[in-house]
Amino acid sequence: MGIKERRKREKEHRRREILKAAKTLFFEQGFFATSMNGIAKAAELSKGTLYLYFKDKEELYISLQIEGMELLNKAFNKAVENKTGWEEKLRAIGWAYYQFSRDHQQFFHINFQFQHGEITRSTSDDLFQKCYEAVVHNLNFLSIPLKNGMAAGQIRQDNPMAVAVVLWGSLTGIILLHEGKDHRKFMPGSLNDLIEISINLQIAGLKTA
Amino acid sequence: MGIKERRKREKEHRRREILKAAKTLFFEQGFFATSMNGIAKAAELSKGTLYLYFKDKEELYISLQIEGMELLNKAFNKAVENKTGWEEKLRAIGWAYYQFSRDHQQFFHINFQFQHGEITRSTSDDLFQKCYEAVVHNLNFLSIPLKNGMAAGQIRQDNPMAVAVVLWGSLTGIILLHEGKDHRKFMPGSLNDLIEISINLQIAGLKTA
DNA sequence: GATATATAATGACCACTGGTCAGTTATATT
DNA sequence: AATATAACTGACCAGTGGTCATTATATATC
Repeated sequence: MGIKERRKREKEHRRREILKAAKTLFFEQGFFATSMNGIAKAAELSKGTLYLYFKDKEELYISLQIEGMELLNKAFNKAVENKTGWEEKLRAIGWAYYQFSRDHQQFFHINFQFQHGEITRSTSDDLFQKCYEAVVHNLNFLSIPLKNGMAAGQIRQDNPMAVAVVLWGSLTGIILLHEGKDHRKFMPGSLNDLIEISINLQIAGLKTA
Repeated sequence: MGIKERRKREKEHRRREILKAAKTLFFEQGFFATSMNGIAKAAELSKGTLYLYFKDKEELYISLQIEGMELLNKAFNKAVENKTGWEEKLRAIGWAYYQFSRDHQQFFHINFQFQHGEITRSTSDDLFQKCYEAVVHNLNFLSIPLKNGMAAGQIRQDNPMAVAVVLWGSLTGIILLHEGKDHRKFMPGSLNDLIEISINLQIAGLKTA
């Protein structure tokens, strides 16, 4: 049945178009300042139609999370190319995460809001699962050099995933706190310096703690 | 003029009553789920009156920040009592911060939202300034043992405030990410373990990095 | 081609939001 | 008692996310 397939394709196409319009607005204005009316207008559809393709505003927003995590995954992979040894790899991943937060601030933000559960109150279980796995995939990637370091007896820790979460959370927190409103920025110094201090501290700590 | 003074007292009293009602609702439901109508009803006042005492919803919310930071400051002071040496003090402060985030989750959250600038778009400059100073006060407290460690040549870093911000941001990030919605919590293991790993890593790092 | 069926899209409508302001009420001064 | 000042009210506004009976469009059957 070619017709059914074509219809399915068309439906998928519409879905992507809505998501594209939503992405533009969400990225320009953030989650709360973006309205469903606005998205409908941008997608040249009526508001009701949006709800035929997405359960609600949150689901529309969180659907972008997967794209973001795929981007980050690519960045991670690229970062460890030509890098040897767990320490070099770890440093590269840390800086790649920082770079990701600058180049794709909105995706970085969506991920935080997802992980933090701010915007996940109504998300359906299967979308949640997909997004969850996308994050865990990146955490796993981060835990590989940690495992290597432990296997080599150079890292005195026994739970690579927990350590990965600690590193990830630490950088995330520093970046977030440094994001304060532009003209009265909260934290002193450049974010670059803070990230450098943090990475140095934590890697030095891994070797001796 | 006793009358003017009495009026001033009464006005201050009303202000505090409104803030009390707002605090109850904000703590129960969070910032977004709390409505000005609800606060007005809880304070047994009309909605319009709220706006005679507070510029808007954000200002009402952020006004709670100062109380939170004072609480944290007390907790910090208590934590370092009977503690000697920069390392012991640093550890105590770290755990006190963690404990604060558990005992006063809502205050912890307000502080994050303030520092992050989510809820500060319209806050007046002088309220912002007060809240800002309240945070900096705690960051300064955190930087004291760091200075001591540096003066003693045991910490190989030269910017105590930057390091304080790194430690503060790291714990904040880990705590936030672990807060995900209850029934499908995001991160593995207990938060306690993660905090322990983080504190150990960073203190070990301070000694060698 | 005409008719019936299934699918897709609409936009008026709902209860609600944060915020405003002309008008009312209470208090203080003369 | 009359005036002036300060405090408070709630109907009102433009906007929100979300719903659903209705309408339009494309497909299947005769």
